[in-house]
Amino acid sequence: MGQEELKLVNSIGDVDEVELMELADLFKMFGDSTRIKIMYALFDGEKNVSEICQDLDMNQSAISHQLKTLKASKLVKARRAGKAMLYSLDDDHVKMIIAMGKEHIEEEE
Amino acid sequence: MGQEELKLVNSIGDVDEVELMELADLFKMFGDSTRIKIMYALFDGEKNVSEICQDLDMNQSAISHQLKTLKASKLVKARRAGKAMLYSLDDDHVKMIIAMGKEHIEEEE
DNA sequence: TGTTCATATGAATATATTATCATATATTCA
DNA sequence: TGAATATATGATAATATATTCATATGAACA
Repeated sequence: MGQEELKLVNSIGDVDEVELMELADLFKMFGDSTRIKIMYALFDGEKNVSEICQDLDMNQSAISHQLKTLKASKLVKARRAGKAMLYSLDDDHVKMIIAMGKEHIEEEE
Repeated sequence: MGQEELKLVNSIGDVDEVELMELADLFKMFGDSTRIKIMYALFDGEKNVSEICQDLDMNQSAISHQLKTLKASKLVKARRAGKAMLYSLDDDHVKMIIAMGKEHIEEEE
């Protein structure tokens, strides 16, 4: 384990009920395949809504609704560029959290 | 970032649709407050079902149902000790994943 | 200005998930 | 063996969540 990782693990310390609820709410964002696909689609950088729709082959309204929840959770951010809205990841930990999950899955025999 | 962390982030590379679905299923486990409380209750080591029920102040059936899903996801494991079943965390990444989420939450202003 | 393109949003439907209740199973011990 | 204790499980009810459809909003440009 890297030092930063050790620090993180040790920092879990005390977590109150409210914080555990907040954590659950956060992880809920990663717990939906549409949302996690959106985040993955943004790994390489910002994309507009239409591009995300194409990537996931899903209808625009569904994507917009999910982008809204992701934004509320501060996992993506948006900026306007003319008619389009450009979305990008808004958190350094998004990739880490997904990587952690991937490690877990790959560990299984 | 520690070296291990960098390695993890870089290892995300290509993830296919199936893998993203598996990831979503995994994070779903963390996305429920009952389940995340159970995992947190097991941070210090194994506990039997009754102890977990007391910790969370929830009825035994609900806890057993959730323990079952956590076990299916290989996040907890169980062993019998007489009449009791002792549950414990079954993954080194559980604490890391929760720590990552905690970092995200604490980062918000 | 008004038409077109891109995105957002509200309401309704469809679906998934969780907790509860009743009961079954497994273990211990008298 | 049979009573007591601990846990698991199936079915149901309660609730939450995601997607769709219709439409609204906002920007660009002729």
